[in-house]
Amino acid sequence: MTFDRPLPTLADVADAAGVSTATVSRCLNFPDKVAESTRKRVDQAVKELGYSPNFGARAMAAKRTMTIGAIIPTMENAIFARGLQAFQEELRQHGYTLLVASTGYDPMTEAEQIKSLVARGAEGLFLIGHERAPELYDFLETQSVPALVTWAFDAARRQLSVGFDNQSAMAEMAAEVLARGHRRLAMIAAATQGNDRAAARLAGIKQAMADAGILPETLQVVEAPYTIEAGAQAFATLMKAANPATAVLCGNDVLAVGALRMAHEMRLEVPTDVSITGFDDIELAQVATPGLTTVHVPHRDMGRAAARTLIAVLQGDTPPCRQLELPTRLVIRETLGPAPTKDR
Amino acid sequence: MTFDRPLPTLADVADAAGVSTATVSRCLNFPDKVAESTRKRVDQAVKELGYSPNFGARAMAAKRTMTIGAIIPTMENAIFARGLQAFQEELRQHGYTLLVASTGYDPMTEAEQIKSLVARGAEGLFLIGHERAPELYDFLETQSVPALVTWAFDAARRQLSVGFDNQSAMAEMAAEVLARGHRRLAMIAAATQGNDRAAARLAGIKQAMADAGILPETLQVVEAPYTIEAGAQAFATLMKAANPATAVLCGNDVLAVGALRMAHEMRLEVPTDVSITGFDDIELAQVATPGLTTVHVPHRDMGRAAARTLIAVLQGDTPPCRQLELPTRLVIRETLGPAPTKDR
DNA sequence: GCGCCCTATGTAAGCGCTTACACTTGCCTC
DNA sequence: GAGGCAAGTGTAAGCGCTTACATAGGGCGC
Repeated sequence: MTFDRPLPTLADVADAAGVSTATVSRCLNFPDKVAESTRKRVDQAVKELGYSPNFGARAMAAKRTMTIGAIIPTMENAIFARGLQAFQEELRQHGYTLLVASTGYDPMTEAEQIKSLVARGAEGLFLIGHERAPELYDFLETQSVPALVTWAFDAARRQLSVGFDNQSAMAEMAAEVLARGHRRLAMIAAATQGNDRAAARLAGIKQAMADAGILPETLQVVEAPYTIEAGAQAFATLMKAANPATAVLCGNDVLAVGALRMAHEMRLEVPTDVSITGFDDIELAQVATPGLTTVHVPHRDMGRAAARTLIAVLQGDTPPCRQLELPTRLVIRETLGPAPTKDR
Repeated sequence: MTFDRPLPTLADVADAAGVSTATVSRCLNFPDKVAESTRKRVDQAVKELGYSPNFGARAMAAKRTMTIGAIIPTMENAIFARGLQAFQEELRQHGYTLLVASTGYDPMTEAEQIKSLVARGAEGLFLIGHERAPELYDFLETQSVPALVTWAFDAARRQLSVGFDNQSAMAEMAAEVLARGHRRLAMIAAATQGNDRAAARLAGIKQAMADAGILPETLQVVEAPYTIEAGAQAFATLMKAANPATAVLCGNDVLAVGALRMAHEMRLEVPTDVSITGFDDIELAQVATPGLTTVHVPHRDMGRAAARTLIAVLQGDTPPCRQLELPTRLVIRETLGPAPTKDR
């Protein structure tokens, strides 16, 4: 097809413009350090040759890539999208570029992606949750690549972090559910293995139950991947139990929407027959019918703050703080109601 | 914090292992070309130093990056996620890495991202839709980076492409709507400016109307960004018209779900009072209540086929075909019904 | 026992860029 | 008119890697 003629290089441009490579380089990076007339000739040559600088070479020579990497579990749903978008916008304003990779919730893949992004010159990393092999943190340390953990908060960790407390957020929701008279609770959780957010949310419910004097062991838990379909199946399973729960708390909105759909299919009225809650407050939650009661997470704020913190660290400034905890808040919509009277 | 001691390089590893850099390089790239004993020593040194090869340097020396770039309008909704996921999985199996960038539907940003990905060594590009400045195609040609266009199909273009015919898909949907007696149609479209898919879908409706002997000019069109909220607002606007449409065809499922929500808020029964249709058949469509009638797009197949085609081109094989058109199909769920009798 | 070939390794030349440093002008100051 | 300075440009040394080519042993056939 197209011939593999070599791409134009800085040197080609320099020749064409009749200047040295240094001058061309300066034209590209510090235009005001070059005389107007020279700059014009160079720009002209660049255009004619269709020159585009080679990023790898540039990074190698300048030892800067202006690149940040983000590694998220999945792009298939909107959970991480909003926060990431905000993160990216903020980075961009500071001249940084974002590289995104996804792991499919698989720790091995995550490890690979981390190495890959670092090798690609990511100067900092945006990660979801704390839980990962210590070797990975060591690796990042030896490479001196700062990593910032989001979507979680744990003052006990020394990691740079901008997030929220999954456990207390979920505990708050559970308390609200309990306050409405529910006594038999169930949870549809993401796989808690290797996912500290999911584990923390589960712990939050148990904590609230204990605080209310209910045996945490009575919580029925089903683990499901983060898809609508899986949420639906999990809900069906829960409802088939001998003594089904009157309130089903879901690990996130995607699962909750699946549960909601299945309730509809099973001709269960929500919240009359059963209450359902979510977590995240993504757009989906507002759109569901009936409107989904959920935990609002300030995704945009989180993304923006994460970017600012990371940039501050990279520039050697002391960041405003190494660990920032953002507040979540309950959003009570229609899927949460009082426990059915017969169950009170 | 961490000291900025320089990262270990190939040479450091070579010193530590008491071999030459060439040997270390071979160890990393062609392990079987190296004696077992040497390999062990090198692996050891690699581990001890926490060495990780510099991607830029490697790319520059080897002139291969094994990287493909994808540029999509947005990550904020699931529209592109599924196809992209499939694309990535397929790439991965062939040893390629995917770099993703998003444009926010802005042509300028897209141009930047294209250049940025090429500069980063993308050997091929995955693009959405045909419409973009010819200079960009020229640029890619001079850089000899093959670009593959998806989410659209137009045999008249010479671009490498794996997609579907937006116009006839939407025409088919419109015909289905018309067959149910609807005569006053409306469309909620994405901004058609710079978005050939949106424009083609609009054209499809008009074509179907013309074919049915209805003046295409009677189609009421509102353009809206691709968000649920915007879809809701657009729907409200349409319903406030003097003689509102009995069927509202939406440019995609996200808009349709917004319309559906607004219908609910306005106490309009769907499909009794008004029919609503979407496009894409993302998970959201199945979950909406009532179930959304939409056009199913084979996203996964598209992503996978796109990857295979692009890889074939990169390897110099003739691809199975330069242009592959995938079939779409109508999915009739509950939001499409007969026109209200008084309107027949 | 000589020559040949094969395998394992080393040597060194780039890949395309940035940047410290050196150099040349032209202008200003005294 | 000499000295100093600033602005614009060139020279050349890397950055960390791959790889063509050179080299050194060892095993084998005859």
